[in-house]
Amino acid sequence: MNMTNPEDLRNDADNETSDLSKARLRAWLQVLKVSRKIEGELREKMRLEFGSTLPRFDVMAALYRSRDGMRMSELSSALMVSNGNVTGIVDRLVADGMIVRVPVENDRRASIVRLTPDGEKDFAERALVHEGWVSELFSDLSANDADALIRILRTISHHNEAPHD
Amino acid sequence: MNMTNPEDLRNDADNETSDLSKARLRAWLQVLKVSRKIEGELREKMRLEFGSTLPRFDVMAALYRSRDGMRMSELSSALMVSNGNVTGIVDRLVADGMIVRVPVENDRRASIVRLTPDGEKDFAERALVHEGWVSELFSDLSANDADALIRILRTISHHNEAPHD
DNA sequence: TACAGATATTTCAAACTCAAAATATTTATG
DNA sequence: CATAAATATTTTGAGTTTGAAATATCTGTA
Repeated sequence: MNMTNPEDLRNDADNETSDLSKARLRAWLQVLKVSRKIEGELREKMRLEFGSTLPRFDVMAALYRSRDGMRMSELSSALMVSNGNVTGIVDRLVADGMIVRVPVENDRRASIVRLTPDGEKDFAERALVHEGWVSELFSDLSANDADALIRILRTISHHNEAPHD
Repeated sequence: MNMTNPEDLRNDADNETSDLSKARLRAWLQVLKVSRKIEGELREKMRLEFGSTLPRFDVMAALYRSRDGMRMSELSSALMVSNGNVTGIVDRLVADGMIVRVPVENDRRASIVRLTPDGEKDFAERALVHEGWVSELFSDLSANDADALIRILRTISHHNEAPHD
């Protein structure tokens, strides 16, 4: 545990917790609240406007950024979900013709997943609409606050960092 | 859509999106990333240390704050999840002896859910440990940044506000 | 080459989640 | 009072999610 803050250094053999600890807990609960609220709004819009879901969109977004495709394990670590989870979502996207599985040369355990032309076209359109939704949901967020928010959240996500950001 | 920011007022008959819009999208993706990461960490700790889950903890936390109990509909709106979802979690917590359903006087449609003495005891212990986990995961977050984070996130969650915060 | 361990993915069971439909009950209106 | 509308909750079906086990394949070492 990082003990750089004076609040954390006092004697606490009892169960009392510090003000700082409580402030951090409040901050986490607020992150959770915003995250759930925005996710809920986006999920509903995806369903009504696109007849699709958030997990499908997330997978396609990752593949759109990596035009050469990604392995299943790359996908699951990029999205921070389990391997088994990605399998199911990919299965359904393949059935929908949005993506394809391509065997990997020299490694028959792995396969690479990539967008089909249809998938690319669909995603490109939807990504613009999606960005508009987010911008509207965040319309009270100024450029300065957006930067501050990103900076603060990065300090958190860099703590106990997995390989890279 | 809130059109108070100059960036949003320019002509954009084409699909180009503003820098501010992109900054907000980045901010949202960072919120999502931190939220997933912290949730994953907490879920694992809950499982290993408590043999329990995050949704169960959330329900018990809500009930701990409302000692007189809550209706199912109050629970689902407090946790921002669907009614049907709460039913399943409550069923399992009842089976575990952590909570009970109490009929509501004069309204046989509704029932009130409240912690049992065992549930209260269990939650009280776990809440302290949980706060410690969060504080450690957020240990790079200063008091100032915690306050800034809460303030910024509140401006977002107040946008298109449901009844209260 | 044989084979132990590592790696990539899928399968599996249980839990979570949603939205819509179904059920039960209460309230309001004629 | 009758009953339509509203409310509270559960049920249902599909999809998502996890963690563990199973499967298939690859790699390094003897």
